[in-house]
Amino acid sequence: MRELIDKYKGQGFKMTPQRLAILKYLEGNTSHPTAEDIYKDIRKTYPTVSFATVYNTIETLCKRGDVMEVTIDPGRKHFDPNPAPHHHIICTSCNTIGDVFVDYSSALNLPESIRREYAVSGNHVDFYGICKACRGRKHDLKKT
Amino acid sequence: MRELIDKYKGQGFKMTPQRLAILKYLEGNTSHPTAEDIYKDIRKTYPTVSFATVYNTIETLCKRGDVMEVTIDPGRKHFDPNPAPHHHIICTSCNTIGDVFVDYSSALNLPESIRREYAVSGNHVDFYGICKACRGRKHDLKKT
DNA sequence: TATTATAATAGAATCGTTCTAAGTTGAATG
DNA sequence: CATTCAACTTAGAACGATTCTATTATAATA
Repeated sequence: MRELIDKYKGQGFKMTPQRLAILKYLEGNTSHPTAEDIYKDIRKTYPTVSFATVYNTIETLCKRGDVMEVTIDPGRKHFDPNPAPHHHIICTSCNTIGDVFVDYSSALNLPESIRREYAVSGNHVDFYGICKACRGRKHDLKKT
Repeated sequence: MRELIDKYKGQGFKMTPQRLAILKYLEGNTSHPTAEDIYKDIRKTYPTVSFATVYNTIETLCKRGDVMEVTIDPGRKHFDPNPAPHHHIICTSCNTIGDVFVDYSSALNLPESIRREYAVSGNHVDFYGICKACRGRKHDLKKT
């Protein structure tokens, strides 16, 4: 807790109870939550919290580089509190998202034609598969 | 034109003028248009076309496997009429999307820990960079 | 502890997308 | 050809995620 508070102390980040709750929820969280996931959790402690607070706080954290937006789900944004570059694997049955910590930069050679057109700055890989839990299930159980 | 009509003849795909216009717009199109891009173009010929028709037709084409949904832009869906597996490169300045026709499957080795958890079925790489046109510009010109 | 810039809140607004209900039409059939 | 009807088109309503607005509250600071 103290570490979290210290991390954000100073330079115009006003620490409020709501923000602290969001930071605590996100710290070490590998579930790639949506704004709604965060909202629902914070509401347990702060029943009057608004979506605006969740979105505003996420936006601030994204600008600080502490949270990354994950564009995988066509329906809504997911957020990843791990700012270290990494990749994702999505279960095509239940839609849960896992992390892949491998640097593929040297493996992802681009053809000359592309390198002529673009000054390439980064890459991100999405893997698709079926997770263990889903393989052990008869019917798909999409996470809503 | 004839080829297009023949391609879709039979098995319950009713060819309408609007659908033909959408198919013509999409054929060989590498611009990764949004529903709105398609709508605006079709409206030039069919001013009363509705978004529902665009979305319905895209959905039908996606189900047939002739069009792929591209989940790169957090704000809206883009569509790719090239169903062959390939990757994308996004200009972080103007947001335009290019194609990368390289099969990286053998280069994208997953760690044992992931392979234990997932039956992996596919992958997709997003590259990021600045396109030539944007490098020749002083200020960013985001495509809206 | 007074000040003030920043944040929280409720609710309205917006945007992309999906749904609905009614009217229309392509194409299969006689 | 004319008939039939499932499939399509349409306008507009509905929806869900996100953003905005106006007001009130509060953390940080001096």
